[in-house]
Amino acid sequence: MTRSSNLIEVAKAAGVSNMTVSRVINNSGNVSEKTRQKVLKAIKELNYQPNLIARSLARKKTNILGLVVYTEKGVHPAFYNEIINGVQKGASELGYDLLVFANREDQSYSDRITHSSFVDGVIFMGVKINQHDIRNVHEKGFPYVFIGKREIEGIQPYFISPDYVKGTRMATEHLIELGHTKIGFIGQSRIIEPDYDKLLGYQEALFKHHVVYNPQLVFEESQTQLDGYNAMKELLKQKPTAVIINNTYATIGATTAIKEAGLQIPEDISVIGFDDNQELNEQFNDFIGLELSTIRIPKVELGKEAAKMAISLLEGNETPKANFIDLHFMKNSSCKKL
Amino acid sequence: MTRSSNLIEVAKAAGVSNMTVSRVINNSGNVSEKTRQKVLKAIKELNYQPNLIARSLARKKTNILGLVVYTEKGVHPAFYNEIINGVQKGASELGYDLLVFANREDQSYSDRITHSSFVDGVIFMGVKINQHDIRNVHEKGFPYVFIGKREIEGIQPYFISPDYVKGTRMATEHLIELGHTKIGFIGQSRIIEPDYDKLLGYQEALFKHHVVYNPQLVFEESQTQLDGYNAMKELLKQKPTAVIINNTYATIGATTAIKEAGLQIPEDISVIGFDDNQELNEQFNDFIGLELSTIRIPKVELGKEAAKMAISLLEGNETPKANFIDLHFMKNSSCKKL
DNA sequence: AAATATTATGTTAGCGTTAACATAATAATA
DNA sequence: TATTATTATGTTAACGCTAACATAATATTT
Repeated sequence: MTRSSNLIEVAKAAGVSNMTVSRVINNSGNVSEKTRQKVLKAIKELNYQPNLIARSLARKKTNILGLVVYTEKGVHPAFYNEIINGVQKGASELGYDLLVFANREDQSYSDRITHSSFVDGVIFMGVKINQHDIRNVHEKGFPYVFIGKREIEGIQPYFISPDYVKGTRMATEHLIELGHTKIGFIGQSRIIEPDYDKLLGYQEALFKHHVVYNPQLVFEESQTQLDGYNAMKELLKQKPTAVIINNTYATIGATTAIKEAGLQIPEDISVIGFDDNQELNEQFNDFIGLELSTIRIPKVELGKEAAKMAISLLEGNETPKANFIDLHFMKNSSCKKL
Repeated sequence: MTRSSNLIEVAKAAGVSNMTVSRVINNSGNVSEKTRQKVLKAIKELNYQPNLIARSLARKKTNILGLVVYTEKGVHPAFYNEIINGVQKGASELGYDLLVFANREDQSYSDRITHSSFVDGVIFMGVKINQHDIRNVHEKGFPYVFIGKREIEGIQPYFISPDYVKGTRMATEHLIELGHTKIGFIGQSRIIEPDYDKLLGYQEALFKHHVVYNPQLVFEESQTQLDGYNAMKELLKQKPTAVIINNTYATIGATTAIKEAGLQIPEDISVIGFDDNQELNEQFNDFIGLELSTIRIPKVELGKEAAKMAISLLEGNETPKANFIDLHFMKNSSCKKL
């Protein structure tokens, strides 16, 4: 492999000292325009690029942000991918690279992260976050941020989270404003925080508009097409005029059940889903020839904000502990006025 | 943040020289058992972990493998994710970490990769690989490996690829052995290499068994449910007894068309798909109550092998230029003897 | 013009590790 | 026991960069 030149060679070629070159490549300190040009010329001629490893060692800072993704079944990879995309962008805008630790089930990363000196700070994402990791970074005072709101064993992390409560509340209110009162909800959960929050938003909206909460319209957590299908079949017995479904797969199943029952969307029943899997959502819309109204999580923005938050933290700036991101309600063609 | 100790502090604590500590942590050279224990004790007491940045600078080697994923629509993220998982594992087994560059559309990575000194070698994956990147690493003699077979502008890369030709040939032969001769093929493409190869395998099997190739049974590239649905509707006019579909989404669409036509799988028609998206596949199987026979790409193995290949290359070992991975035919319940 | 401020450049040491060589201690051989 | 091989340890100088300080060259003020 062709060896790349170093800063000292550039300095020699330009007839200046190493520090002058350093100042030029870092745009720091004062360098006269004349010398700057000389140095830039030498850099170009030698095809020089700074050695990031050496720089990191000298600065005691890598400008690399770590992102740990605890993958699991059920939550679609695409969901994470978009967020990762956003984190990447946010980090990049602030001059950071991203090192993603993922795809290793149930593994602990924090020792490597806090010790290896490869990352300046870390973002944790995923449902099954390794407890040891949290405790470890926390005790070491290593800068970390959560994506997803939580509180673990008394530790209050810096976190950023989609505002599921508000998002679902707004969607439900939309249905209520259209005249619906018999609104089904598929996806209750006492374990999964986002699903829990969604139900909460649903309930808040009902309460605010004096619609009586009817537990018979609410169905257990659903992750798969089959779950959604079965839940919807049961729900239809209650003759709801609208339904909110917590998950793309379940929405597909539920929609199938609606079709099988000979009902039309939105004529006979209004449907609102969540776009946790946008690709699948689009595919599905395309297939059934309908634009489902969805509650959209701005995943890229979420990731960006997470990166900014983590970097603010690791750079020692004052950083708010909690950060909620608004969801967007996509008012498409699957809801109708009663 | 709590500062972590360094090698010299460990050396002092153990009453030995820095090199002795270095030898202990690297398991290299000769160290007497007595001193080794002393050093290990000091390491434990000081909670020491080597600084990887410093080590990389000294060794001029990071033991980090780069993986560039050129993402795009159409190919499901989950597909890549499993491969990444495999690369991670393979790298890990050989003492390497993985730095994934991805999620930045149409971006060129190679300058950063070849210059930053952060990675020792790189794997490229994805359909729309950046031409400049290839040329760049190639000209610099930087070690690189492709996932997916190709030849770009006269450059013959080291590559690893699923053997789509063989896999599809075997699946087709299976159908022929079951007595099928009117076998449809959905997913022809002259652009996408894997799809091209799949058709080739299909044709080879027909040829080998003296079944006449009928272009009317072959349909254009299909990526979406709708594509698969439409293609299948057309294909059914030819009354095929079996069909091979190149893609999970298309398979779902095609299956829907079969059902709508009032046909049963496998009684009326045998179906073989590809499991490029295993999660969706499972969900779908679950939903239609059928275990689709699929041609499975061993993605984790593929990734592992890619890592081994790249590392072998960058360590200067003799490495074969091409490496084909066998596909697995999952003989489930969607094929029937004629 | 002298004194001071400002800008431009240079020098040196150190970041934490390992490579390369040097030396000391022990074991094996003559 | 002296000589040689082997094993165990140490010393020093990189790796390529930047921080911190020092100095030189200008520009600005009095």
